[in-house]
Amino acid sequence: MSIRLVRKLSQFTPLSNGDAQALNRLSEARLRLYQPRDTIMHEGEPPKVINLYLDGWAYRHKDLANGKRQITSIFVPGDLCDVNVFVLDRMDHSVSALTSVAVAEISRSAFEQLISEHPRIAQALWWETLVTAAIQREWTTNLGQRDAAERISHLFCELFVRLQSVGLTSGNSCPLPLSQAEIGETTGLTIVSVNRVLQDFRRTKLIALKRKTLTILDFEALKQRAMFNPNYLHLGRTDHAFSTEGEESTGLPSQDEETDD
Amino acid sequence: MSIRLVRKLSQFTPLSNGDAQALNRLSEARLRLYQPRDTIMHEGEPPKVINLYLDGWAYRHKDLANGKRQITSIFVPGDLCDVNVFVLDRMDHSVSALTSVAVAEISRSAFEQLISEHPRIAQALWWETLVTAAIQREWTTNLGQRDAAERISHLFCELFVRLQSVGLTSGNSCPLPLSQAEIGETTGLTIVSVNRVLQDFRRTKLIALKRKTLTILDFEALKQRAMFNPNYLHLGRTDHAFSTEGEESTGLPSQDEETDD
DNA sequence: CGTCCCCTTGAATGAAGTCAATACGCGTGG
DNA sequence: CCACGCGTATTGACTTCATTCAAGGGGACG
Repeated sequence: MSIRLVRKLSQFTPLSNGDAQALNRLSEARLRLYQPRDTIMHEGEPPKVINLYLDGWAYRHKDLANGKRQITSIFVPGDLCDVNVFVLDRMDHSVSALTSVAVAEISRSAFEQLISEHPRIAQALWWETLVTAAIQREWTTNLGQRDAAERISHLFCELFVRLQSVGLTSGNSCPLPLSQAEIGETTGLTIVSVNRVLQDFRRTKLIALKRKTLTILDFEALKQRAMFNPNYLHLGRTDHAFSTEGEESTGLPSQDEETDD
Repeated sequence: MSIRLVRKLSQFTPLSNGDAQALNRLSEARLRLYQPRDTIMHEGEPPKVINLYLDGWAYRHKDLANGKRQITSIFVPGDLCDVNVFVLDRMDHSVSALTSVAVAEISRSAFEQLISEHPRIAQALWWETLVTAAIQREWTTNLGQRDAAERISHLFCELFVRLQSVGLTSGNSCPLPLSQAEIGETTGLTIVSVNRVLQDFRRTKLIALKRKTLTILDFEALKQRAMFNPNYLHLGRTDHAFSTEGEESTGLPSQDEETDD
């Protein structure tokens, strides 16, 4: 069930069979399913459990007093998110489901036990946290310095590469379960502007986007348009992190990522 | 020397005298000073040391191919930053000095030893990392959903509250060592727009800003203008974090924060 | 006293937003 | 099978906020 979880983490640091088993046991704990538009965590509430996202797309968002809202992160299948949520007292944002989402709810104590007994998992979680922060910085840059077309093409490049790294692309296509309104809430644009940019991208044969499937017809041109540099995703290497003394491996194939340029 | 560092961390979780001493010893290791405009870490380079920021203002920034750049974070005195930099292979952004900055350079091994011997310090660092991430999300929202005046007033509210929490405000004034150009690079606006907003704020008696000193004349109105809600800064409580068994305290006064509304 | 950096202000331009009407796609129920 | 309804996408006309271009001013410093 949580193969994807183990696989994701083992991208960052080699996990032992013991680590993998511990993860599996944990994720079988309490499984919860959400439907599109369901809110998984609410801003302002104290976090009650740790959610390990096993499958599906979700997003963080912040809602403003004036009714506008910003999508601040998008979780694609394989992302974990919020493992450290207990360090803070209350949620400062909400998390909602974009597709149907499977979540393993872990109690605080079970989680603490896990990371104290499995330092490599803790390490991998650090890694994931830092990559998430790097993505957040890039989004800040995207919103602050790029125009409408650049923002949207950047978002597409990023999502494609992230999906590619977890094996969810096929050829130059990938799922994209976002409405134009949601693309707008992610990029700080109105629906109308998003629509015009998309029309333009289609006209110029940069992309095709139909029935929630994105096809990138000219990746080079799209990257150029976005000034996209994937370095901030920190993919493409398996052995980062703190020193690790040898131990038996999980036997999982290490992801092959063809994402660097 | 690193009183401020100890004080900052003890906001998050109580530190023992041993913890505090270890921090002191560490920060006396290699001290380095930077002048305004110096670049402390360069995007693209592998990190060589861990920088503990002892004093001064600095900022992260990302530079784009087209010459534009975005300031993605501002470090005020008391912030630590980049303690976890080794987990990633290369810097995905640069860090530069805004004022003169004092930095303690810690070797990777000394740092690893520190956190393994002093779990509470590790915990406090987690906390700091997560608050930094929360700020980054708020900045994403700021850039995506707020107009020029809202963005700038939000930035001012945030900086004031952060400075207040480390005792660097006096009355309703605080230092603000940013040029209008730099305010623009953090809020995604041009100098000209920043200037016009500031003029307007002065005319309407919201703020005064002169000689790098910001005075907030009407905090309530400024917060309103910004739709500022300080919850994301997660101030105002000392005991978050994972369970902690009792140990002798540092004797440092716990910061009193009057920042909640 | 001149230079550099930063701030200020006006006028023209432009990118994205707003408003509003229409079209499409898909599931439901008659 | 078709009509209806709802959410989503599309398009045009107009407006507005912020940018761009350009010129000038002030203060610090050598």
